[in-house]
Amino acid sequence: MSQSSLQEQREQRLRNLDSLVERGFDAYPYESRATHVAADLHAAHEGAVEGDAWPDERVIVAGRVMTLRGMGKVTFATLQDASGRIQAYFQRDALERYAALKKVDLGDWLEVEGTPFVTKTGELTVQADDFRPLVKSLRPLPDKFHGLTDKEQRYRQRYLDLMTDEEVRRAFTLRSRMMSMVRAHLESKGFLEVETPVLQSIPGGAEARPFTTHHNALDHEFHLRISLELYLKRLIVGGYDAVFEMGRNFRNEGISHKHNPEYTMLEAYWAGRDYLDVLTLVEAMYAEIVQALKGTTRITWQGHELDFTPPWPRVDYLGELAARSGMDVDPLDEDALRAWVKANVSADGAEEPLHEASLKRIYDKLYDRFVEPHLVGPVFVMDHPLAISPLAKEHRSRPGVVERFEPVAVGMELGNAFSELNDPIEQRRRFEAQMALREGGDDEAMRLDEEFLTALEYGMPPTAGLGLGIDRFAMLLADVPSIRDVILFPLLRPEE
RNA sequence: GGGUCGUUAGCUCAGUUGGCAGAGCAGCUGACUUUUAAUCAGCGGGUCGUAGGUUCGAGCCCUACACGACCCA
Repeated sequence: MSQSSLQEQREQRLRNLDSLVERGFDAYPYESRATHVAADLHAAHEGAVEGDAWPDERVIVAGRVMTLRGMGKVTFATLQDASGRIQAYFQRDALERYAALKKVDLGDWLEVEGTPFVTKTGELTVQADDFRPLVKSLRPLPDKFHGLTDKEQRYRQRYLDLMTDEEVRRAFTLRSRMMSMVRAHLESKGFLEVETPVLQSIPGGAEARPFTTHHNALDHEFHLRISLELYLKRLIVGGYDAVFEMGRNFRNEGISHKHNPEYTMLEAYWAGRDYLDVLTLVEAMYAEIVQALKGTTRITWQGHELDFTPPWPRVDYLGELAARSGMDVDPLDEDALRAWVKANVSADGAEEPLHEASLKRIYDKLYDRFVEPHLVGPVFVMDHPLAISPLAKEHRSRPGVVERFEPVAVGMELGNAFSELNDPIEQRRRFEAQMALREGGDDEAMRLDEEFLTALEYGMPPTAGLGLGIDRFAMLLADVPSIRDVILFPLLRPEE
């Protein structure tokens, strides 16, 4: 009988399962008795050479069968567990149920009991004296050499991607370790991890369009949060002096190599400190984590050399904007700025008359065009215009700008931090200005949050705040070009 | 939103000027007592993304749509 289509291969595997059960194997056992994972076994026999054997050392290993080489009276299998791969060797003359190996398929999990030895090609191998299946795989694995290349399938069926591509597993492991280290770093400085609402009536703390949902029992429309900021500041009002949250934000916007509609943000608020204290913290935390995970603070991302050794260079937002755009007017002089934009930007084929847009939009557009994409960094962009910083405190000595910085690398905003605005009267004015923008058609402008203003009126001590993009940090560490490579299940349109 | 490219067997990919749908892996049968993407011999496996159109004839040409990738906004 011949087999080949997916359905036929599946039927063949079901027959093999039946056959294993007939031979006395449990179809779905309840536990594995493995004594070693692959990596530990390799570590325990480091330096072993061809011909070495440990006939008195009994081990049990378990893993997914990735390759199977039957040679008649002997069979080799490669087992893959979470730690790596280990080879198993089966001899007909040493195994009562050798023939059952015929019913083992690629993708099955196998538990193998035996003794370690080193083959004549130098590979540490477990010589089996017993084995049993832990679970049968009913579907064929992706190509054992090429794996999956179709990115869509890799995202939709990430488990197959993880199963067949060690680099993918490595990237997500790196991400997880980084998140642990971020927590450890902040906790060591006295920060308390907290959780705040995802479902919010007024989504605040950022300029973005939210997702909307509905709560039936309350018959009320809620939004998924676009930032963590306003609730964490309420906790500083409540008396905590250092809090952080690492959590999911949801922004109803397009998808790109650096944007996924749901992504993970770290936000931290530190009472009694200002933005320069936070800047030092960011430098130190980045350097510590990069050093710990990469063994150096100088890493390569997609061919770019990035040196995270503190201190990082700092550039002034307006100074950099003027220098890189060739602007010869004071960018804080609105009339002069608009005239310059009209003469130098709106004219050269732009799709809209930028000089007529809101001041906020003008700065954002100019920054996105002349500055951010050209910064390799890491670098701190310092002291943004007040017009684009509705939650930040005005600079103590420079009118028109705020005490704020953004860490930037390879054209990507890695985070955002400022000395937090804690004057409730001024905060109300800023919100009102944002509401005016909303009424002018800017649906990303912030909404006035009366409850947040009430909290501020009770008094928030001087506080510095930080937001750090966790996904982008992971991209840098894993040296991957797309945010989708550090999000296990990136948002995709459902299949028909 | 715009542009370019892609979608063929379970997986990785070919497919010429429009003329019988191909290979490797995986699968099945057999050989093989230290293999390494094992090897060797043989066998089978297709809604060519979907729907239309042109044509004697479409995987290939045309249109629309779906999904994805990359670039741009």
